[in-house]
Amino acid sequence: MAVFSMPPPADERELLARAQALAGLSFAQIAAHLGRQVPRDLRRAKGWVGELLELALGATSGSQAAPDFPALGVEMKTLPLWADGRPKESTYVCTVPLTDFDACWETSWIRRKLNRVLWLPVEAQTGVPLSVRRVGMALLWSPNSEEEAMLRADWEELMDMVCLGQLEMITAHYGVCLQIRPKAANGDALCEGIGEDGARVRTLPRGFYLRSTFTAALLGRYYASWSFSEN
Amino acid sequence: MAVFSMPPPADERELLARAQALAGLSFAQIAAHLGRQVPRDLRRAKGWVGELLELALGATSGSQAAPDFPALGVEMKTLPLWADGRPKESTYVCTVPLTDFDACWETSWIRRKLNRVLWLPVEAQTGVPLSVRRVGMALLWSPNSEEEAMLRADWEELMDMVCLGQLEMITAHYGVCLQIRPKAANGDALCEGIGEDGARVRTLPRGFYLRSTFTAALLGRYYASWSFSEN
DNA sequence: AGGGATCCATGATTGGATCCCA
DNA sequence: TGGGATCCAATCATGGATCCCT
Repeated sequence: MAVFSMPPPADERELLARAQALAGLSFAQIAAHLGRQVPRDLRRAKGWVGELLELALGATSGSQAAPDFPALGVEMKTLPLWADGRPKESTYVCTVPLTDFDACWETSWIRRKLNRVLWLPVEAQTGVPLSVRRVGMALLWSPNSEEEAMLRADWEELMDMVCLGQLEMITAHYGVCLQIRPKAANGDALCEGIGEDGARVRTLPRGFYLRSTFTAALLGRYYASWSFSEN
Repeated sequence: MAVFSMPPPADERELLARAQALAGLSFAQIAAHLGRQVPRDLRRAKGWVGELLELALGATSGSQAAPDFPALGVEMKTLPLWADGRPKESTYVCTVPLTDFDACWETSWIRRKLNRVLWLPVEAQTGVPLSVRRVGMALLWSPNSEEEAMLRADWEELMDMVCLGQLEMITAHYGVCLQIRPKAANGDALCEGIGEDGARVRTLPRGFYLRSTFTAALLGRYYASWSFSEN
C-alpha cells in the first residue's frame, strides 16, 4: 500500500524509528511508496534525494528559517557517501548573513541549525544508478563541546571578515571545519553585502558548508566502519 | 492582425500617442489584439486591467524598483472611474518603507514614482461587464508645486510616525491626499517594522495610497468634465 | 463610500544540494 | 578532489490593484 504523505513525528523517538525503517531501502523503493518518479540522474535535480527523504519522514517542507521538524527542533541532512563510507561532498548548512553587524555565535542561524541534526547517510558512489542507491543508518547528532568550539572558532573568524568588508577575500580555504562558498542559482544572482569601505555592495550570495573531513570524523565517532556493501 | 508584444516607446511623444490610440477602445478589443482572455470579473484578477494596459503600451513588466517605462522615467497608473467621471477607488502607489530611519522626501521612492505619471482613466462602473468597459483619454502628469507640497506634508507626518514606532496607531484617516493602508496578500502576511520601543516587530505590510479626492482634483485641472457616455 | 482586507501573476529568494573543471 | 559554479522546487515578496463590510 502506497503512503503518499506522512504527519510530522511526535517526538525524537518516533522520528528515529522512521529513519531507521528506511535503512537499507533503495531510492526506487522509497519513491514508489511515495508515488514519485526517480530522475535519471541528479544533474537537473540536485536536491531530489533530500526532498524525497524529507517527504518520507514527514518533514515540514521548506518553510523559511524553521527546522525540518519544528516541533522537535531537529534538522535533517542527507550525507552522500562513497561506497567505502567516506563523505563524497561537503555539506551545505545555511546562507551566510552578509549585512548583520550584530551577529553572534550563540544566536546565529547556523548554530540553531546544527544544534540537533538527523544525519541520513546516502549512497552516492559514481556509476551506481540513482534508483538502486540506498539509505544508510540514521544518526541523531548534537555537537559535542569540542565540535562546537571548532565550529565557533571558524564562524567567528569568517564572520569578522564578512562584517569588516573583506568578503571578496574569503575563499573556501578559510576554516578548519566550516567554509564559506558561493550559493546561488548562477553567477548572475546578486544580493547585498558589505564593501571594503563599509558601504553596501552587490555580491554573490554565500553559504556555510561543513567540510567532509568534519562529517567524516562525526560519523567515525559513532560507526567504527561503515559501508553500503552487500554483507 | 494581432499584436502580441510591443517594444518600449522611445520617448514621451510616442508613449502618449500609443495611449491616445487606446482611448475609447473596450477591454475586449484590446485583449483580442493581444491574444488575451477577458476574465468574467475582477474578483480573482484584481490587477488584470493594469497588466493589460502595460502590455498594450510596451511597459516593462514588474521589474523591481524601476518605473514602468525605465528609459522615460514614467510610471503608468490606471484610474478606475464611475460613469460620471469620479474616481471609484483610491490609487495604490508603492509600499511603505517600514525600517528606513533615514528616509527623506527628496529621495523617497514615492516621490520618484509620482514625478511623472501616465494616468489612464478606465471605466469601472458597477454593473458594466468587464469586456465592454472602455479606456479613457490619457493624461501625462507631474505634480505642480501645490500638489507636491501637499504630498510632502502628508508623507512627512506619516513617516515620522512610522519611524517613531507609532505604526500601529496609523489608520487610513491620516493624511489629506496620501494615506497608509495595509497592502498584503492577507492578514497573515507579515514583514518587519519598528515597534514602540524602537525594536523590530512583525507587522502587516503597508502601502501608500492617493485619496480619490486628490486624483479627482488632478483630473479636474485638465478635464472640465469627463464621462464614458456614448456621445 | 471609506478603509481594512484581500486576490493574482511573476520575479526574487531560499532550501534542497550536486556538478564538474583545473 | 577541492572549491567555484550551478540546478530544481517551492516559498516569499513585490507590483498590479479591487473587494466588500460597516
